Amino acid sequence: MSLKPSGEMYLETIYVLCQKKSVVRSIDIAEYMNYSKPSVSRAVGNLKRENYISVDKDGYITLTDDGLALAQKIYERHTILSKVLMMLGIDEDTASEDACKIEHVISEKSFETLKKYMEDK
Amino acid sequence: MSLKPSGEMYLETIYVLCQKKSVVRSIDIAEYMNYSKPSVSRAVGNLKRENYISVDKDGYITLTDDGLALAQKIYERHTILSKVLMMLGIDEDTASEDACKIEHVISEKSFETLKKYMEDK
DNA sequence: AAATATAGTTAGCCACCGCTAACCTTGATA
DNA sequence: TATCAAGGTTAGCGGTGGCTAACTATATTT
Repeated sequence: MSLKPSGEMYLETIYVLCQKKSVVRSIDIAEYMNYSKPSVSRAVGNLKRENYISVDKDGYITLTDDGLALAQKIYERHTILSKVLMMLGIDEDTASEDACKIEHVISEKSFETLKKYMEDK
Repeated sequence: MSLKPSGEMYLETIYVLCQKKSVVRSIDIAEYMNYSKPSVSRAVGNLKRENYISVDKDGYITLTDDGLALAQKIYERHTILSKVLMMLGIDEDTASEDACKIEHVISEKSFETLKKYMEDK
């Protein structure tokens, strides 16, 4: 089963937090996303069930190979979409915010085209 | 109360169908959107309750002033977003499809910037 | 006139995804 | 040792927004 926008957001957040901090727990995700603990608890349970992450006995979260691959893919969407929006004159903060919403809805096909477009600069 | 993405889609569909056909009924919306009759029935009820449309005794739907204004705004987003995507190399069908998703999530601020960008061509 | 087709509604199911309240563990602290 | 804070879970609420089943009302057709 593929992830919904919400699941993608959680996965991306875990990926980002993994870059910043050595360890990631549910509470870190909750604080970062400004969501309640139970919301995160359920989402983390879902990601675990779908084998995108593993959680050790102390609650430390790591991405599986599948999870990492998908997170990187989403994150790439985010950075490239941000760049596209900025290229079109949108300020960095707004671009990042909107990229965050667009990254979950844009088609693979469109994204690949945008990616190639940005490669040529 | 402001419309959710779903409500915006219905309103936009009504607007588009109004251009093509002389009259618009719930069944036309259902066929166009590929949704069930009860889904459309509820959505139409919501739009009516929020005064975006009126429905006469025969089930014919017309946009109110408010509804028309909002529908035009959403439709403008659609056309401009489509143009932006096409300018970036995306084919017309895909651009239209993705514009449809993006139009409901992009910020006013970003959209205005894109709009100005496209005015300069 | 009876049967059928068309359009719409009502009732209710289900998944998604936020939330609060309340509880359980565990580990630090007074 | 008793208390308390931190992190997590369970149970359940509420709104959105699809769906099917089944009903009603109206119009058409046999």
